Amino acid sequence: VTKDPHVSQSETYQIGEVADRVGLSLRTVRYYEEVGLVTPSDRTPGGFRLYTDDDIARLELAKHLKPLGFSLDEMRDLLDLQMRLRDPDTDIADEDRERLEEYAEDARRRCGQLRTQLRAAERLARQLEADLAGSADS
Amino acid sequence: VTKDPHVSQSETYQIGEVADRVGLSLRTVRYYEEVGLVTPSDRTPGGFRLYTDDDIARLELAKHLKPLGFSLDEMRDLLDLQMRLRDPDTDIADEDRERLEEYAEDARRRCGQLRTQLRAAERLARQLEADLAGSADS
DNA sequence: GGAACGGTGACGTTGCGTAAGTGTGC
DNA sequence: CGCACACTTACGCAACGTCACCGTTC
Repeated sequence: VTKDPHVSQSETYQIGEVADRVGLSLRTVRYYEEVGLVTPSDRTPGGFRLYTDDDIARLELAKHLKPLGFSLDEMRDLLDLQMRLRDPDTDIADEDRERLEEYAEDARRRCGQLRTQLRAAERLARQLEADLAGSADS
Repeated sequence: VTKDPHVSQSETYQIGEVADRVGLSLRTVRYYEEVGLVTPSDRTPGGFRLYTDDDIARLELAKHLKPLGFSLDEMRDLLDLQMRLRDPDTDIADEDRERLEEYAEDARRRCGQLRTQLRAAERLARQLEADLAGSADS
């Protein structure tokens, strides 16, 4: 079982460039590895983390899931499940599939809540500006 | 300077009812007092916190500002400034007014970011559901 | 070889959750 | 006087920020 030919070992990136591109701090990216959320695929002989495009994609997914209020543990679970679902070689257990569907439903719910909060916040911001405009000394 | 007649001392509420109505935990409401964000206007002789409608309004403002990612210190500052702006008796210093305008602008910015994050999260949620639907075993 | 970049501790901070034991309101 | 409700104190936790000090890359 050698490397698949279509999985050509694409470029890898060091943590600095990765953090910049994804928009996370170095600390956060390292912490995500510590908790097993995103593990770099490789290291240099000297110990520098090397991230593939897939690793970066996973970081971006994590970044976009965060506003929904999932814990890092939940996100690790969710992303692992999703990877297994997408991989055509492993067929996913019914139990796993079920849990993934719960996550999807949960994500939906949280999107709705976030949307509600956003509307409230926007009203508040407008109100604040209105107060400022209304109390303008001539 | 006695009590204004139109500021009739309206009803007060204990922390339990307040927390329920606003949708915050007891711990959170107490913590907000600890950091000076929302201080109950009164106490019973025995030490029970008593909140007025204004106190509750302030709690609700805090709750709606939180999703924008302000720190509790910032929110305290912001809400204090807004109170001084609305109070017709005190006229606000130029410096304070300026800071309040910065907060308003900041709030706007954060609303925009939150909106962007929400859209990304919604795309992600739909993608997740699409993956699930796409891998349905017949 | 030296400037930019990265590594691993380790401690600090924010915003609460969660008891534990005691007092208050009615 | 009992029972829900509240109070303080304290420790715990997640998700990082922030040094400090040392190694790596090119």
